[in-house]
Parts: sequence; structure tokens; C-alpha cells
Amino acid sequence: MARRANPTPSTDLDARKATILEAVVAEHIDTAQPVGSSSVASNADLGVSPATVRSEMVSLEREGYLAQPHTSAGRIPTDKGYRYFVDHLQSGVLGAPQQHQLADFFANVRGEVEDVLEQTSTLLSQMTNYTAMVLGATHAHATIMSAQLVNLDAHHQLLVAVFSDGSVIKHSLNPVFDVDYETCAEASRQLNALLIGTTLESPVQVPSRHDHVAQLVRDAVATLHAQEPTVDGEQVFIGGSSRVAESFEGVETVRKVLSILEQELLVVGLVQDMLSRGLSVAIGSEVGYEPLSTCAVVVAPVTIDGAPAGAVGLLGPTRMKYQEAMAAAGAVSQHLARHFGGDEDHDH
Amino acid sequence: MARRANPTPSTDLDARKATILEAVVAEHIDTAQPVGSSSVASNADLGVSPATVRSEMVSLEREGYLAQPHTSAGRIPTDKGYRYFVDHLQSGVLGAPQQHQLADFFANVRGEVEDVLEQTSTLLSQMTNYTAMVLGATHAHATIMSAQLVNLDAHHQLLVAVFSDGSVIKHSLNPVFDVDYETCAEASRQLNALLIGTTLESPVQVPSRHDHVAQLVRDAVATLHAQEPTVDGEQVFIGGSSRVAESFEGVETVRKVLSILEQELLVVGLVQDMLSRGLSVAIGSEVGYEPLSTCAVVVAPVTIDGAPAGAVGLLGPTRMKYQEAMAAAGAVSQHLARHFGGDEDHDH
DNA sequence: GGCTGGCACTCAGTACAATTGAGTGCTAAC
DNA sequence: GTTAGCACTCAATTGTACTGAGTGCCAGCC
Repeated sequence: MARRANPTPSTDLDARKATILEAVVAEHIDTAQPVGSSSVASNADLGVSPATVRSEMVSLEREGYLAQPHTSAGRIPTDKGYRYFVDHLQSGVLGAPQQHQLADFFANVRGEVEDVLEQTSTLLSQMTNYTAMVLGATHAHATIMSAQLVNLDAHHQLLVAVFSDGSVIKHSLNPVFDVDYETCAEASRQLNALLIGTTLESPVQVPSRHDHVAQLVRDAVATLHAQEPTVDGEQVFIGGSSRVAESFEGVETVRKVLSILEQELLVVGLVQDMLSRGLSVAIGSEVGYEPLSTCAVVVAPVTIDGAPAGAVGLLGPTRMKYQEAMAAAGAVSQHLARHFGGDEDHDH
Repeated sequence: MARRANPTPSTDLDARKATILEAVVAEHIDTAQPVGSSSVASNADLGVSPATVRSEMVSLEREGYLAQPHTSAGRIPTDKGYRYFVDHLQSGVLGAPQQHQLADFFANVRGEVEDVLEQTSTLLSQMTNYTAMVLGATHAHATIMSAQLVNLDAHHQLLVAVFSDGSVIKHSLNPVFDVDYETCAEASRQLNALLIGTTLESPVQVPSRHDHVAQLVRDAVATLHAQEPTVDGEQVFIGGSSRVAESFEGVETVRKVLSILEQELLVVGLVQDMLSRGLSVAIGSEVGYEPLSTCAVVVAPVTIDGAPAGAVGLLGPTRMKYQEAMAAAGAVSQHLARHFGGDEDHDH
């Protein structure tokens, strides 16, 4: 199934060139070494001599699909070469043992959403040997089931909101005036009446009075609604960041990649950006962050009832095993969707 | 201030040997190279020739403080050598710019406890160039300010408990029987009456009736109390894991260390173990995990009103800058204690 | 007795040349 | 259009010699 969402639509190559390109990419992914004409000639079974392959490779290099580290070496794929390869990849299927592993995991996993996502990221990383990213759904569309104001002391209140998807937000308020137990309880009561059943996106009619209760309520609602526009609502779980050390050579690259992974907002942005561009694979420069120019990222959205509910992703070197990675990410995203979506038959 | 809590009390060395050992350690920390007799003779100002230094070094090597990578190289410290060095280190003071940075940070930081701790870990890591660990307090001693049961649907309830320290725990219940709104609300009311003002350690008199409300209440209390014994209550924030790539050479080491850092429970265990052994520095094998045998860990407890409230730590190579690291960890732990402890004059 | 200068010795690291071999580009013949 | 043949390139490997930092030991000195 050719996926054709690439930004620079690669002019289609004739059959032989395509075969050669794919052979080069496949072998380089496997061996991490430059690939020579002779091994292509023998492995890819076009009945053709190395010399012929060579002249085709020259042409592939001219067109920007391949590159040569130095004159007397084989070819390695460029980002464009990988892109062609990925676009013309038929989607693979997950190996049976991995399918079992997945099924097992989701059959037995318990606990809060966060824990499940966290563990999923570890699992996905173990399955693929790449670093895994799991984005939790934003609660933009979940309705509020409870909103409560807890009086910690005279000028510290904690706003705790519970959503229909089981997520909980807390936020502290520090009003300038003193708040006694009664005021807080009354504000809490009003908040509940005001917010239950709404989403973070619904407009809410806040009281315009000037008493302390009304001020508290206004403050709480504002805090809550202010939360959404920032990407803050998204949770990211990163599993197997130690894989970075295996995937890349050169301390400096490892450091750069790790330090990107530390910035969770950046990771969220990256994945969401890919999703919004309709990309399921970003290769090298396509990723959009210079320090990640030797990386490839595979993402798969998680969709529940047609609505986006998160995503899973994998980060590896450009010479990553795309087929496996895409299969794994896809399978995990489906399992997640089923796990959290068809929650009706949840504990069978 | 000699710190003498080391497990194998090092027999004291005579003044000259001590000076030499310290010079070797200091220089090796600085240069990462084996240190030769001549540079010690010229840098440490004991008016003595390299030859004399050499014979002392032989004896230091015999006693296990130094080691030689190969015959014709200088000496590097063993774990025991570092231990002696650390034990005889006078506690340093933080540099003025760093003190300012810290003061600035804590003067301006806002937001939830978790956010502050998270940011603190990043800050500490930036200050030292090592990986920082910040352990959040357990809420074992905080009293419950609110306990609420939210009815997500007929057999999914969410237990949300708010503690006096502003932390929130959530946990889902999946009773086998159907729960309607009223039952849930009643259980919630009873829970509140039962739990408010208690800590997770206080015994609680649960209702022994057999109706659904009582069952829910029992279930909720059990879930809540079951939580503590696991280290689950501790939160860890790890900042600057990318520093690992700089601190160690050898991909394999980097991978091992990173994969340890991924296991948060393990990190918590490690730090708490050190604290309980009264250690503020663990060197190499003292750390207690084989994969960390080339690491050193510096910890400083955070104490609020005399009670342990968390800890901060730094992880680096055995040749880490102990004085700086200890000073930074100490300063940060004190700032944290002041920030969360003397909360009275909080927003000045 | 402790310190030191002198000396022979060791050995990682470096530098350099020679060799190897994988792989290329080109061309002439099929 | 394909291919065999060939000269060429150049990273990687091997071998050799050299350097120099550092050692251990010892005889003489204070």
C-alpha cells in the first residue's frame, strides 16, 4: 500500500532503479554500511551485472536518492532515498510473538490511565528497540464530573477537577484575601453547579458579584480554562530513552537527542505537527528540528470514536526498520484505542 | 568538616601521603588522565622530589587508594581513594553567580509542587552539569483534607483524595455491582467523614455493614491505605539525563546508566537506601548497583520541621566534582526546605 | 634513615609507509 | 543497452619505528 503524503513528491523511478534503490536502502538499514554495486546485483534478483547496477546508481545519485561517503565506497541512502523507500513500502504485519506480547499486555494491564500509557511506552520500546513516545489524550472534550475547592489554609485553596475520562487536574489558588472554611465550601458548591457537565471549551456564565465567594469562583474557572490553550493538557510518556545510546553513534548526537527528549513540550509539538501535516513518518530534515536531522520518527494516531485521542510514536536513526516500527506503532495505537474506547466490555 | 560515615573506615594516612593522594584525586578529576609523580611533586607544594612521591605512591597503591592502568602510566584513584578524598573534603561554598541563580529561581517560581520539583531538577542539573534527581515528599504524614468518590459510570468510580500538602491522589474502583449516583454520593459523604483529618497511616474504623455503600467505602479506604507501603507515593523528577552522555565514555556505560534512570522505583530505592545508611556520597561500588559501578551519587535530604520531606541528588562519574556537587545539592535542598516549609511568608 | 638524582626499563600513543581490498568510473566490445 | 575488463581511488589495516611520559630501583648524600 503505497503511502503518498510526502512533501516533495518523488518523481517515479523506473522499475529497475526502484528495485536497486530499495535494495540499497534495505541492506544499509540492515548492515549500517555503505552498499556496493556487486552485493545489490547478487541480492536483488534482476539478472544484471554489477556494472549495470553501477551506472544506475550514478543516475540515482544524480537525482539525489543516494550519496557516496567517499569515492571508493558504496552508496548510502539520502533522506530522499529513505522517503522513496518508505513511500513504496507495503505495510508489514507484526510478528506473531510480538502480537501475543501485545495482546497479553493489554489483557492484563490494570490501573490508572497514566500508568497504562507509561507502561505502554516501555512495552513499545522493548518491542522495537527504539525510543517510544506515547501521547495521552487531552481532556478538551471530556466533561467535568466534579469540581471542588479544598481549603488548605486561609490563603491556599486547591482546585481539583475530575473529568469523565478519569483524569484529574489540580491547581492551586492563592487569593489575596483570607478565606474561611465556609466561604470555600460555598465557592466549591457553586463551582460544581457551574461546571459539572461542561467541557473545558464550553463557555461558562461566571457570577459578577464582588464578594469573596464570587471572586474565588471566577478565579477558579479562569484558572481552569486558561489551562487548555497551552499544550499542558497533553501528557507524554517516553519509554526506552536508553535506546538512544544504541541507535546513534557519537556522544554528541546522543546528547542532543536526549536533550530534545527531555523537553516534553517539544516532543508533543513535534508529534502533533507531524499529525497535522498528515505524516506518519518523518525522515531526517522532515522532522523539523536540526538536532534530529539524523533521526526518523514514526507516529500513529490513536482515534477513539473518530476523535483524536492521542498518539504513539517511535524515534530511531534514519536507518530504522521502518516496516517493523510502523507495524508496531500501528498495532499499539489500535490496542490503545480499543482498550480505552470499547471500554464497555472492559474487564472480561 | 571531615565527614566520617563511610562503611570501611579508612585508616588515617600520614600527612604527606594524604597530601599526595588528594593531589592525585584532584588532578585526575580535573583532567581525567592518570596522574604522574612529577606533576604531583610540582603542584602539591611539599618540597619533595618526584622520586619520593613515587615511593609514596607505591605504598598508596599497596594500600588500595590508587591504581595503575598500565605499568608506564600515572596513577588513578580507586573508589577507596575517592572515598578518602571525599571524607577529608572541607565543605565548599557555592559560587556567587550560582547562589544568585538559585535565589532568583526560588524567588520567582510558581505553580504546583510537582512543577516546582521538576523545574528544580532541571536547574540543579544545569548548575552542575550532572544528572539531577529530586525526590518529592511522601504524603505519609500529610492529613487528608478531602476524600471524594466520583461516579464515572455504573461500575467505574474514581477516588480522589486531597492532602494538606496540596498533593492529590486518584485511584479508580471497579466494583462488581452497579453503582448509582445516590449510592456513590452517600459513600463519598461517609468517606469524607471517615478520612478527613487522618493520615494514610492512621487506623480507620470502616463500616462492617454489607450494603453497597459500605462496600464502596471499605474498598476505597483499602485502596488508599494499600498505596503507601509501595514506594509509589514518592515522586521522582530526573533532570538532565542527557548529561549522562557527556559524563561517561563508552556507549555501553551510557546505555546502562540511562536504563537505570528510566526505572524510577530503582532510583527512589537507591537514594532512600543511601539516606538510611547515613551516606551523603556513594562512590562506585558503594552505590550498590553493579551497572553504576563507575558512578558516584551525591544526595542531600530535604528536611522540613525536622521531618524528612524528600531529597535531592546528583549522579555523575566517580571522578565528579564532589565539592561543587555537594555544595549545589546542599544549597538546593535548603532552598526547597525553605520554599515549602516556611510557607508562611510565601508570597512576599 | 629518609631523600634524591640517575638510570634502565616499560609501554601506550603516534606517526608513517606499505599493503590490502572493496568499490568505483570509464571504455571497448558484444 | 549490457557487460567484461581495467585502471584508479581511498578507507582501513598492518607493520615498524619512534617518542616520551612515567615507572622501579639503587647508590650516594644529608
